[in-house]
Amino acid sequence: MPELPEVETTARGLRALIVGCRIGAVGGIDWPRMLPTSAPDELARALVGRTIQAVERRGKYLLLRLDDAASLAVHRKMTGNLVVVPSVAPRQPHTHLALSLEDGRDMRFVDPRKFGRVYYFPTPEALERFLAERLGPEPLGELGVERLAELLRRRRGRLKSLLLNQLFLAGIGNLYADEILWAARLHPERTASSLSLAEVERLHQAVQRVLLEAIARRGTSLSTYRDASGEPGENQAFLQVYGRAGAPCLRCGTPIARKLLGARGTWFCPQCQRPEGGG
DNA sequence: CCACGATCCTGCTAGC
DNA sequence: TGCTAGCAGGATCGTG
Repeated sequence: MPELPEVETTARGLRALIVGCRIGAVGGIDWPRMLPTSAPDELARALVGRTIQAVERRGKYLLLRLDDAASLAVHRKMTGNLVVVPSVAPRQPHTHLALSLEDGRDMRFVDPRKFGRVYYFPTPEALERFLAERLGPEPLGELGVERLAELLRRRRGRLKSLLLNQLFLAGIGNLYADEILWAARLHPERTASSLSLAEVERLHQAVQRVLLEAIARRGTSLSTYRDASGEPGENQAFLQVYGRAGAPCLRCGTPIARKLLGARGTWFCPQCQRPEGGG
């Protein structure tokens, strides 16, 4: 599942590969539902002849800025990948969009599960409005300990549910939420507003460290995630709790527990991550 | 404000 | 071996 580190890795890869390139043709659209803001032929008309000026990331959205101030926002959801390949390469299964660049390469959107979406926005304002309605602050951006403490203070929900809420922090998904909470030694069901200042500091540090280390390892490839060049990440070998039910906690040896929280698989150490009042 | 369940999809796996 | 049922989950929406 592409979360912030995977989207960031892809954005960096795409930046090196396609900034400055001009789109010569748009094809391969076999699933119009992935284009919530445009009809396939409208999208093709809007994109052909445009040059890609910048590649950015906001939360889990990958942003392509075009030379006419329009933009594309791509959300890969569970299984979507954006890859750059020679235009003559055979189209792999589940390819739903191909932007043919004039230099003989394609940027293709491949998504077996068909959850991913590609949004077209004609103006920067339309893009900004869309993002502002959905995303809170960047966890690796302006977020300081004081600001995090203030945000947590008014929330009475469970800590993990809050980390998954993109309006609270942008970019954290199920895998990194569990990794962050383990690193911070905080139980996923802790009431957000109950954290002490010391605990907020641990959480803040864990958010930064877990995400930055995952980016340094080019993301986590559990099954389908690949970067812009089609390469898997390295972080899956370094997961501390996610998917490790029954295996010993790497800090204290206690078997890792798994439970469902809001219909999401949740892994944690019942010893290191004590519930409410446990410290 | 918060919880819960349904929805969208298909590859994979467990179980028979 | 071959089939099938069920699981996985990000975002959104409706209900309590």
